Amino acid sequence: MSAPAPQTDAAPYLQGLNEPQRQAVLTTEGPVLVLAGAGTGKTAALTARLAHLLYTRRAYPSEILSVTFTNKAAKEMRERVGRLVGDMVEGMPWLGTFHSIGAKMLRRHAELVGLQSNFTILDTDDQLRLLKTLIADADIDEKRFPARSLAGFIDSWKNKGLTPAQLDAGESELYANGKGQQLYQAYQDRLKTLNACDFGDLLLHSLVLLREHREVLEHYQQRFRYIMVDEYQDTNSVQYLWLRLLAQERKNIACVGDDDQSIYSWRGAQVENILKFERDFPGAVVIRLEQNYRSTPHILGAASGVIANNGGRLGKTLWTELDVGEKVKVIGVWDGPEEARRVAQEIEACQVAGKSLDDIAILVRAQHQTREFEDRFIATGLPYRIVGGFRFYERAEIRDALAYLRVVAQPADDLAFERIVNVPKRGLGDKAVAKLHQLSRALRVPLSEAAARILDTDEMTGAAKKSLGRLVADFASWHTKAAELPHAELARQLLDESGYTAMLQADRSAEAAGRLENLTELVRAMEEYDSLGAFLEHVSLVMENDAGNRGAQVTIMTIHAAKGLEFDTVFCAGWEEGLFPSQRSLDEGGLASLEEERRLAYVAITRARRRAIILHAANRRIYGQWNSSIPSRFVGELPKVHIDEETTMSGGESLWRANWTDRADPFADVARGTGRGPGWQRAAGVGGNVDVKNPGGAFTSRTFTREPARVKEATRSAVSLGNKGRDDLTMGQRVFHQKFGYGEIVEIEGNKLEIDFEQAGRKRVMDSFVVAG
DNA sequence: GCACTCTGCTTTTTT
DNA sequence: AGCAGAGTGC
Repeated sequence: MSAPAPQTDAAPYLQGLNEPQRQAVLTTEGPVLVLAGAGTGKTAALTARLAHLLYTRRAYPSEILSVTFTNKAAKEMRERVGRLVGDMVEGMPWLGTFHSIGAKMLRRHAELVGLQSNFTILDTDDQLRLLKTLIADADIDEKRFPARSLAGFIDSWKNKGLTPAQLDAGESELYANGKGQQLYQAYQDRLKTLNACDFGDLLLHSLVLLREHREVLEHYQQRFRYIMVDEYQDTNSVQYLWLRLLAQERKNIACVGDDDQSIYSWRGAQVENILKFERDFPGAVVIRLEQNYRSTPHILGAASGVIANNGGRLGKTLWTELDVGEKVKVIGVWDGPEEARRVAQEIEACQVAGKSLDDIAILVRAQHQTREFEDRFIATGLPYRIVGGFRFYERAEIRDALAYLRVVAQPADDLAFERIVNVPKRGLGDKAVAKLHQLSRALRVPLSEAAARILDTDEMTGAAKKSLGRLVADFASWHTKAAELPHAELARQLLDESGYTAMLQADRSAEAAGRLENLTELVRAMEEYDSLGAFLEHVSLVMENDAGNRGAQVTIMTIHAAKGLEFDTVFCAGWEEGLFPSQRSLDEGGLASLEEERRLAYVAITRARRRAIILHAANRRIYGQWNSSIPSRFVGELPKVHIDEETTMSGGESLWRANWTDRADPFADVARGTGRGPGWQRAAGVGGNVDVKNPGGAFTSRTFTREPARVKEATRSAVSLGNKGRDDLTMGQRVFHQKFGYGEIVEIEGNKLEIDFEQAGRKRVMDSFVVAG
């Protein structure tokens, strides 16, 4: 790098920054909190700040800790800083996600937390398999207390920074009548013998490491002259505690966040961390970025109108100098497929107008919504990419190949060994594996070693023994080769010698060819990494789908995945009650969740630069069943001056928004109920003469009168409405069921019935399966 | 030990 | 509607 410019004012990285942004860059010493609204050039300020620290030689690249929330953000920051300071960015080992930085720290000090530095990072799949065995060992009914929920609890404990010993009875009570703590402890013990970590451990162990080893803490406190944190509103407790420890000495910490974009509280994120900042770091300089460079006034106005319905905001006033632009379009359609058709049609119009598909995104609340668009786009040949869907590294063949490599890299990785011991089929089924487990436990050695030892005994015989002998010999050979061969070459040979390639070649099914290609792609990807260990780390932490992007494509993704991104044109699909806001979220988290959903709506709209199009459908198929729904309350919260409404179902004026206007208690309708019949008609029934398209397809003109009670009833979620309960059944009624015979209805819950059968006893059945008896 | 069938469950969001 | 896991038969 050349000599620093004497005049920082003229520095290239300050060009084009506004006054608050400059302040954020130049206030290097002491704690700084940057409240940055959507599209206010937060990343520009952050990268310029980083460049400034380097350029003015306040710190070496290795002395700056710069944490982001997602891999995408880390990558972008690295690229942008690279553009400003050149190769210097290469020397920034501490720029990354919380998890990757945690992993890096842990590998250096693994022994201090009871691990070896080549520990494995487990994915959710491994984690669940492990938990299942522990649950079975503890004689707990996995049906009643699913491994998934235990995994969820453990994750939340780790997010709170709680070790098993720190867990109080209340937390422990959450799972299997208080067995939570015991299982959490057993799980952690097991992970240590496996020399493995889960995602939460990367953070929790890092925190424990700093807490319990003064010399390590001091080392890092000295090292990190400057700390920068992106998306601060999404940090959870462990991350917060970890940062606070590290920053305590020098106090040069700059956090950038936006309380209105906090959308990860379900993962333990605490917006309150923003509020705590000034308390923890007295004298912190607070800088507000409020000039929006991204969106037109209409888009900004629409988003602001929605978010204004949230309470307890820090409050920012976004403004823009951009031209007014188009109003936000709100389109009501009949059903899901029509929504997809309509979006495709609009996109084609964009193409005709000469816009690139890369500038267009479709944002959805839940992953399953992507399907509808995918179907449509395949049919019309519109190029698209789905972000976050099936990930490359989650495909079975990739996971198998990785499991082989994991065992080679880390023989104690029992989970990996178990995964591939009989893939391809080697005649080593449950019985053989059970024997290995038994020996492994008795000798306290990993499965791979137990396998080697069992060959000296008569425990196994015949074909199984021979087959296992072959596998053990193979692993020994691969282990030797690992030291000699480039790891990509090792992988190539391993896949051949293990018979994995042959297995796929013999497979005549349609997918087999694709799987072989995926493996080739995997091996190719390995070449980009320095070592097998580095590659495996990348796979565990980054897990991105980097399958080649050929040509321009429309992006389809969840709103969560879209945070931090921007597009010229954004379609916000599925704005219906029950779907968005998500009924499940509301049921679980009440008002706090509703506000988080609203922040999601805000994030969605503010992704758009020029055009935002919001859609809602009157009918949608969920779990294969048709459900009717009403527009999201968020549609009603869009200020009218900023939107143009259109519906393919009736004339002009929105029929639905009236439902949301005069509601005093925004939460009144959250409770579930047993909605009956298509809610659409009633939702439309706010008075006046409207056209309603019946399921039959014909338009009929019907007259409605305003009737508050019925409107209220109609404002239930799509999900509960769709369960069109039968109204010919009553409590105590005698009914007949094909399988269970005659019985009496003892409970009715929507379309579910509880029936006391004469022969079969009490059963819960769907109402569609009974007839009046 | 393996392949096939059936059941019951799922769907929020991600490192 | 689709899928995983359990259950059944060879």
